Amino acid sequence: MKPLGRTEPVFLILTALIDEPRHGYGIVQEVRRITDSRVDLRIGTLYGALTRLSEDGLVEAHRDEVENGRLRRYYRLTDAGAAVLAAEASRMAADAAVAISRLKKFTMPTGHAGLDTKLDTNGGAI
Amino acid sequence: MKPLGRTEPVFLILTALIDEPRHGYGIVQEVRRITDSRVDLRIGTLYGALTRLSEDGLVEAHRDEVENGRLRRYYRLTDAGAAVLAAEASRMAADAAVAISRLKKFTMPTGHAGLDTKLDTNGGAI
DNA sequence: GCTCATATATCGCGAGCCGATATATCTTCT
DNA sequence: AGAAGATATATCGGCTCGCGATATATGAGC
Repeated sequence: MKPLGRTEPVFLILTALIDEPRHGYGIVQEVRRITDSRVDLRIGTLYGALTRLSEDGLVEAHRDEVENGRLRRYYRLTDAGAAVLAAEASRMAADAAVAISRLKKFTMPTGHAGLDTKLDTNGGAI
Repeated sequence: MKPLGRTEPVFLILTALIDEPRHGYGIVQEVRRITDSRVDLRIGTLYGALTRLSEDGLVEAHRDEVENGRLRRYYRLTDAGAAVLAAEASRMAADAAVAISRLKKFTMPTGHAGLDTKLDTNGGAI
């Protein structure tokens, strides 16, 4: 199983495809939604990533639709893609947990007031 | 505040420096320890990252020691570095939480047994 | 008619990870 | 004594990848 590039855009593209197949622009919108408008996926990033993910078998072209003259190419997450994403999510959660735990332990007591507002472990879970 | 490259190596370097100043090789060892030997930081990655992080003011050269003819250059995390790391950790935790939540909701029920073993939210928190 | 949202796709620059390489000391095993 | 491995620093070049720029086309709203 190829380890995946470890970058946020790719991670969020796979995450957006968990529940159902989506077309390119639909992925952009879903990523914006699940990140609470924090991440605006760049169009150049998206299609480059989709090409690579398809080659690696993590996503696959599902179907093409033509709606009012506009082409819609749907992509779906493969089982391999879901497995890689799960491993990646686990890794990220572990890394974040270590950093947050250490920050609380060593940085907070010495007077970095206000920093704790950023330590929101739960995030915008959907 | 510069957003930071969003890559795991840089994130772990900053994390390793939270508790106390460390020299290059000490960072490699600490990263190996806090990731439970999962991440073996590459030497080329390390020094390139330290140069960039110094230029951005997220870490700074603390002191140079000579121990048995071997030079040790210590780096420490700056307040700016701690702030950036906290923001980054928060972002990662949020992303991971969304992915894990969605994977549980949509992927697990349809028969991807065994996948849940990877969904360890707590990770190796230290 | 103009602008904005929707929808796809490609090219090139810059940033960054990492393998390879170079150099030097100390300890451990044969 | 010699080899190997851990400790310790640093640089260079290739490859990957994010993203800004660019191109193209339809429908809605002003």
